[in-house]
Amino acid sequence: MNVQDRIDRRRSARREQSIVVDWTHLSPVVHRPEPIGRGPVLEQLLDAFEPVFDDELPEPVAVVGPPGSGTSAIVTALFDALDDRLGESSRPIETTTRAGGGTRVTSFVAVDARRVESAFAFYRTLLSALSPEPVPESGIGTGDLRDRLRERLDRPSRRAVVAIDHHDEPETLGYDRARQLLEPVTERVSTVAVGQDEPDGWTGETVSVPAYRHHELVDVLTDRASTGLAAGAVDHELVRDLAVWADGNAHDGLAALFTAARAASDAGADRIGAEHVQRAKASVPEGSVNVDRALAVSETRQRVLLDLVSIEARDRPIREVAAAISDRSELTTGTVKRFLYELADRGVIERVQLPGSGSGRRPSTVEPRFPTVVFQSLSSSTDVDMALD
DNA sequence: ACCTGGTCCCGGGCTCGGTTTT
DNA sequence: AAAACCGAGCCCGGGACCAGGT
Repeated sequence: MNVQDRIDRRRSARREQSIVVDWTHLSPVVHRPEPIGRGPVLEQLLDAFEPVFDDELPEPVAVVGPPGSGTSAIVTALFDALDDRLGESSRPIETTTRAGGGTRVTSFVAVDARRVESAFAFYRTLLSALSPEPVPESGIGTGDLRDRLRERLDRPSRRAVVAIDHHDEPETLGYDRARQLLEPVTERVSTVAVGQDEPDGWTGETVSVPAYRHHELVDVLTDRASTGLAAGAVDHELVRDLAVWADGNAHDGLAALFTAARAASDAGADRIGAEHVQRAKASVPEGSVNVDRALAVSETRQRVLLDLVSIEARDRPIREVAAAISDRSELTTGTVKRFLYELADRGVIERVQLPGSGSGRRPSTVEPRFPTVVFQSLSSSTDVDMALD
């Protein structure tokens, strides 16, 4: 965002007497182009990628870190910057006729395995990152896309480093699967596995991202608050409190900060108070998963999740919950039921066993495992009046 | 044995590029 | 050049069937 935009935001926030200048700066799913306090990890990654500066492919690398440690944030920031320097965009128009094969290009593509699950989607994502022309979204075969990708990379001067982000979450594109899909272009592509753990049987190099220490997380939250909130809208002590509570998990910390801002803003308060922070903590479940995992599911499923948080689902068996949700939507009870089971498999919601009721198998209910208020605010299927500007 | 929860899978419809026919 | 058609992936509906409890 440029300076003009920042000034405009301030002015409109002031006019509307809002304590929030820009929600995106508070969002846990938006990454900073310059990660805070991650210098050492960036250096380690640059070491691992060193060969690209000699136009060689690096060896595969695994980047691992606990939830909320910012592995995705670091990799996306680094990949954006590297692609900017070494990718196609920085080079003059390629002169294919020139002797020597033209300039060498190394593209850096981070694939979000949460959103790219099928072979088709995988090839499509790579192709649209590697080629300037638009790639069809449907109406074309997977094999066709794979052939196009091979053609695209079938020149000695072209190579790509592909990160598979979130490869080790349930129902996402696994690292081995991605390697398998890349077999036709294996000479031109190196891969980076980004997740909480290394892929099974990993023998390559690993870069570990430690959880944030308390004072580092304070810096992260303060940085976001300083650009996202109006001046003096939050006390430093409250930010410290949040950082300690989040215990090194930047996602949880940001989700709570976002929710506290939402609560204060909805209440028309002129600053975030302790009571808002209190409520915010309560709306981030224990052992919460990243809200982006809920935001990555299809729109109809997101609507089911929104209904789930707005009905009273506690202690009611799945059958009843599904019926209640299908009453509010176009979907049949059977479909909602299936969705709920699938979402539980993905880890977005959690199944909790209920006491048995007479005969039959013991029922269970489902509870959200994501920060509900953040999800409600950011979901694409949210009603307009709830959505953010 | 019987009941209900939970899993799995497939047919059909939808959208949308690409291809053939008019 | 336009229209009709085809086939791709993806999503929803729904039913068959398996698992675990009384």
